[in-house]
Amino acid sequence: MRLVVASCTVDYDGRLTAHLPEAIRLIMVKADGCVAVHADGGAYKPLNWMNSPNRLIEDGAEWRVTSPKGETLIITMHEIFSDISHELGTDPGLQKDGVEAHIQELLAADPTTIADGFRLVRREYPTEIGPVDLLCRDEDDAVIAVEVKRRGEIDGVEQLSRYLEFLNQDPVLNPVRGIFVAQSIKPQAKVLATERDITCVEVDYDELRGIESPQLRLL
Amino acid sequence: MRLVVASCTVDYDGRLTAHLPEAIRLIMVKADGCVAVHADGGAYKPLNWMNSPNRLIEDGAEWRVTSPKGETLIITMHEIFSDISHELGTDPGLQKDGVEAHIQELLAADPTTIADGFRLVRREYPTEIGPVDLLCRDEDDAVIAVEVKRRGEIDGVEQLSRYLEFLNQDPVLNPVRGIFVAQSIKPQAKVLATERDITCVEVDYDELRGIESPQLRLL
DNA sequence: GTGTATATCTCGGGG
DNA sequence: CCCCGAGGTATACAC
Repeated sequence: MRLVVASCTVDYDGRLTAHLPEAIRLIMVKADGCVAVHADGGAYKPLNWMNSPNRLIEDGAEWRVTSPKGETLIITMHEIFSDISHELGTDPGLQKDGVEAHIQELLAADPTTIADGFRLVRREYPTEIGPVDLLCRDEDDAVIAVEVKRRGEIDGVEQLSRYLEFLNQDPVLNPVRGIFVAQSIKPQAKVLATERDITCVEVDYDELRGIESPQLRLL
Repeated sequence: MRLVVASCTVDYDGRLTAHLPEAIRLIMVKADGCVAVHADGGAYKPLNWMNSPNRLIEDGAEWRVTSPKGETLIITMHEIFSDISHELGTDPGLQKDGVEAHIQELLAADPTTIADGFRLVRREYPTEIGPVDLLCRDEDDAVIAVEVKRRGEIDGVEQLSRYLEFLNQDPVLNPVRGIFVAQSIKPQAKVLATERDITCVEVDYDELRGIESPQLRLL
């Protein structure tokens, strides 16, 4: 990794056109070739950047980064204050816990946590327009499409509506009912769901884990 | 801005739980207090971070960053290879061109670029579920809801459908027709739009500017 | 502040 | 390769 602190101007032309007037910034060049220009604030997002794969050509004060897609990033160095390089090696990577996939796993392991008598037909049930998180049958054998979200917002209701629209075109499955499951569901999302005859269910991740863990201990 | 290259382990607990095993990484601390831990690859996104506002306490080898929302980021330093600081000053900021807002402005300035005889009723026409990009009337005085996107994808069609659903509940406006405008529209989005009787229009940004600029010169 | 939409989103998975 | 969906999304903007 190379870290350059310099007064510079930057021009990007690609997915949009953008320009940075002269100022002191950090230019970070990673081992995979990606380049990022950082100001001294504004969260972790750089002001300007170029992802790998790309080609960096240093032509005196002008750094020219070009991507195969025809994007260009030109950094013009006015004064360099620091320029250091370090070998970092490959990173073992991030270990995460508590995301949507986990909730989905827990619900799939025991669909009765969604509603009594529920049985799992399939996880990630494929349709033309994408996979349905969980396809279940209720105690009356009716088909239920379940959309799982960590946070229940309007987008999730749209997504489930879209799946229901397509699933209900299949005479074998029709009628298919929808259930929207999340740790918490925003009022606006509930309104839209209700209007579309979609049931909302809020679940607690820790509780799900609590219910799950005894079973896991048995294994 | 402070740049530390060090062998470290990192633990985050907040919106999720995450852990980074020991490895050499860059720790970037910006003037606004935000902290980012970077590996030597993987675009500009850090492996782990903490946005401002937060509080950073250096307790020997342990850096403890806490946010008012109850998130914590703990960086344990094992060996420090470099530790430099620089004053960067405030950044004049990025000047952008060619984003959705620009296209919307140009279309609002001359709605006939969408279709002959179009007149603008309002930009950002408010509804309960969000603002409609452009509300127009056609040459027969019929109401048209226009959704503008830089790139036309399925989400945009959903968004417009949602607006139409609500606008058509208003007897004063009903019937409202939808038009989806973008620089380019993906085939899947076109299919869904067609199925919902939404017209697709592809526009060229440079051409729009070309049509616009003579008028701007008159000002 | 909440809610909604945008983003050079980034990133990962599946076909 | 593209398409799709998730994200500790972040960020801007309107109400």
